[in-house]
Amino acid sequence: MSQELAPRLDPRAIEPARYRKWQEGGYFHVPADLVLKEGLSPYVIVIPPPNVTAALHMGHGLNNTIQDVLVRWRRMQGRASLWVPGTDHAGIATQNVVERRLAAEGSTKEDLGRERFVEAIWDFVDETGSRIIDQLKSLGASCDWERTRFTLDETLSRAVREVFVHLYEKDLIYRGEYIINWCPRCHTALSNEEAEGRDSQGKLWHIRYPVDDSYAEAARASADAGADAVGRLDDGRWYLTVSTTRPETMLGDTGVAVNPEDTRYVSLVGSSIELPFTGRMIPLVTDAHVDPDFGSGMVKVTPAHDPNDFEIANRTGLDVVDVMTDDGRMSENVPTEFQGMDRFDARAAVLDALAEQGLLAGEEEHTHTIPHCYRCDTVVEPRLSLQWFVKMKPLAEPALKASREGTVTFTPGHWQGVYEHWIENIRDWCISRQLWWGHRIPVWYCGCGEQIVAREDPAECSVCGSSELEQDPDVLDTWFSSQLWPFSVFGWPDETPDVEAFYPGNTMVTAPEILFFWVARMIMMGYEFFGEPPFTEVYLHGTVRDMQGRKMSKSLGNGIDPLEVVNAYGADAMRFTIISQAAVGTDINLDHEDVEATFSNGRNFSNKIWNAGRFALLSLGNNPVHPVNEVKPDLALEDRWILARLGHATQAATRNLERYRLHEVAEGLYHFFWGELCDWYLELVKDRLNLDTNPKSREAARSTLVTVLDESLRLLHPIVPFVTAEIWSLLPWPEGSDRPEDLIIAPWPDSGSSREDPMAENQMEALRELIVEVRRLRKEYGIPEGQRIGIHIWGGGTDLTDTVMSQSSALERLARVDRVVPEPGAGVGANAVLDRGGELFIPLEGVIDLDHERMRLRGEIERLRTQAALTANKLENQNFVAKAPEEVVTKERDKLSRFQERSAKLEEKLDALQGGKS
RNA sequence: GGGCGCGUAGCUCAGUUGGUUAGAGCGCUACGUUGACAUCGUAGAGGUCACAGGUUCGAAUCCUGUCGCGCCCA
Repeated sequence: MSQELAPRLDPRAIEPARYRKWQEGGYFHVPADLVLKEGLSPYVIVIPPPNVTAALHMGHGLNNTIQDVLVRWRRMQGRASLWVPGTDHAGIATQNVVERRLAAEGSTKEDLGRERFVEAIWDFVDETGSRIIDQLKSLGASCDWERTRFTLDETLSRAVREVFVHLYEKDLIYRGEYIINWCPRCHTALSNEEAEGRDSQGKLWHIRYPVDDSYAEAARASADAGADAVGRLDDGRWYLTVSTTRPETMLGDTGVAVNPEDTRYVSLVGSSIELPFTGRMIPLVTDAHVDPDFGSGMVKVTPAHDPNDFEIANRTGLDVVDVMTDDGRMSENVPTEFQGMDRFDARAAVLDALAEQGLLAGEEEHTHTIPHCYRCDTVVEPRLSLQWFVKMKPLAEPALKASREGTVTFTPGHWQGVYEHWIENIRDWCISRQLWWGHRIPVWYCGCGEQIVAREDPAECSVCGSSELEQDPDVLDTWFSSQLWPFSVFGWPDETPDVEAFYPGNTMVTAPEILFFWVARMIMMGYEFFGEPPFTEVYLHGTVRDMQGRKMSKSLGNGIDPLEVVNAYGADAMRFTIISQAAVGTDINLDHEDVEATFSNGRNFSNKIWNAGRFALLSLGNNPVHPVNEVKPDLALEDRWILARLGHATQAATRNLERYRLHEVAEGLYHFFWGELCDWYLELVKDRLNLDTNPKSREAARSTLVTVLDESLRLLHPIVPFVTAEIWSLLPWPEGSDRPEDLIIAPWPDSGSSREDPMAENQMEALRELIVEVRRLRKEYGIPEGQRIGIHIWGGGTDLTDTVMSQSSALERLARVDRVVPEPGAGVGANAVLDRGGELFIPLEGVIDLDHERMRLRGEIERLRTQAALTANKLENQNFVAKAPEEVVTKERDKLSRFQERSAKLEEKLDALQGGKS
């Protein structure tokens, strides 16, 4: 099969067409019967569903390339390899986007009403939803697109209902008033995980609350007991000092608390304190959770706006006063002068007013963590609110056990500890969101007070029969539905063949950022509904960053668009580049300012594969190729060597894939393909393919070349699927066996140890060393590239001489050596002693500068002597000889004798030169 | 405050259970258009493995501390 290939790979010319072929061939689709009837072992990955409104970024590029590598590899191993794709409705994010669009048109969601607003979101999602899917395809993702799911699909929504009702019936879901994280911009509650703490430089203000005059004696006693926080105002009234980072919340204070053990304040306990501006009197209470050593040891208690304060209020019976509105303004529960003020304006106003009344005791710089909304970055307000929660402890137990017992494993391993620590300290999960986009909470309220939680929408109240039911207006946290993803995608709660065939899955590939949000919860749900985890291996890859180590983001403008990379360099180039940098547990830094430097390596390698194929196709001709087994007796040294090297490369690739060491897979195959196959084997075999001197040798070379390329392309296919499939499809096929339809389903190579051939490897290594040495000396003495030279080679056993003598064409081609004399040479020339034994002399009368040669030899001898001395030191150490393993000692002895032998021989040569005339 | 991770060539990073003459890619230098590939080839320069102690016959690798950087949880 001779075919003209372009001298350069043009990815755009091959990638889309090849992808279409795969899709049309149905290679991505895995029917349940493959497992249930044909008994194939399943390998299942469910995609971390990207946000439906998102555009692909490099993080997706990395995440999905890794999954595709694993899925393609397992598919080639003959597994029923299923990768389920889909998208996530991303409640807050999506609603925000559509709200912004409405705002641009001068409208609001309230103007539209709930129903029309949700319709508007669906329209938007229909527009953008398929975009990210198309983008994944351009990366080469081999997902089963027939199974594409969306978290708001009808079946997935049924799963959500089933889970909600099930957990409610088990008392694992409850409704109650607690402090939650409130985003005043999104107007919704958030879970603890969605409120991201950010360190910020704030202030700690100290403020004074006047003590009611009737407790003046108590205050005096307290001051006498050493309470610095208690003192007298200018007007003679006593005060006590509290500290806060959020002064505006003082308007909602309902008490001041001290530790019951704090002797400074015992006399004050029970006294009445005046809350400035409000006219309210609040009590001083004790609570064991107050830290006497923090600040004054006296804390203001704002139960409606702080989780700790809320608990103190619960224990001590303090009132709860909510002083804020949904959008973070001061409510009608504060004095009129502050009402309606934004919380941060109110902060300033309160401080001014305090100062005016002489109640501000000072301020200090204070670094603390402030929670921000993970979707819109607004400062989150802790706030008392009636919400739905999941009781996590009982669900978390089996998920913790799974990790501890190794049923679920994490790569890299240290994430196990992070996961377990989080679960051990798990808190209940606020799942209701005050949004319109998402799964509506399946709870209905009746005027009679009944609350109905149901799988199907109820028509009437089960108690009073009224049909005037009102469904809870809220929707569920998006993660509530995505935690069901590993089984909801298969049609659960129905007992479908898909569930039977593909649950549980195998590997979860994702970023550590969503370990708690998502991974942990999926594991919990797996145990709750199936008694086993949804996957057993969690592979957490790094984050894609820029050269300064900053996360790539739209706002920083430091992102790289994967599609631009695919267009300019090809999907293969992008995939290879990203995988070869994805060392386990490390982030990937990519230079967004020099995309060429970042991705050219991947492009160059793809081109190298292309050209190796091009060479093969041009030189193999159209005659049939025999299987390598049939030409075994005719295999030349280089054939045996490259087959042995292929065996090593295969074993390393498989082992590293098993351990998720994908960058080592990429690096190892790169080195094999480029550094051994292209640089050496192809060069060595050229003459045998071109010159029709010895048909047997030619056939052996053809068989070897085809075999090695075939298997190399298989090994590389998961990482660079397009160029490998393209070349492979054009490669001649050895007679006598069936050719798979496409590389994508060609069996993964597994030659075991049958390719081992240490003798060939040794001989070839010796030859390579010789050639490199000759090249180096040629360069050293400036011999023109094209000029032929003769060499003398002797010593080092008959093996070496035989090898060299039989490889005259290799020496000619690779070192421009046209005469080999297997006898000692001396006189005017360049000298070397090879590491593997054997002496080399290149006669260079008229070219060589003997002073230079002497200097060079002295340098070389010096280097070897240093090495020898270091090795000798080790061996002279009795402890080393006694305690080190036998093989290590043997190795050192061997090294020593080689160093000594080489330097001795070089000294002889040097002596000869010293004696000679220069 | 608690926990985790990282500091190896100019740059980005490998280095698996301690034993290598410490590696790769990019960049750099020199030479090169030999019919696969200049998106290439050949050769070369470049590292007291952050620092200080310790364990060990032996430490880039294990332990302790210091300095610098990053992340997670309170």
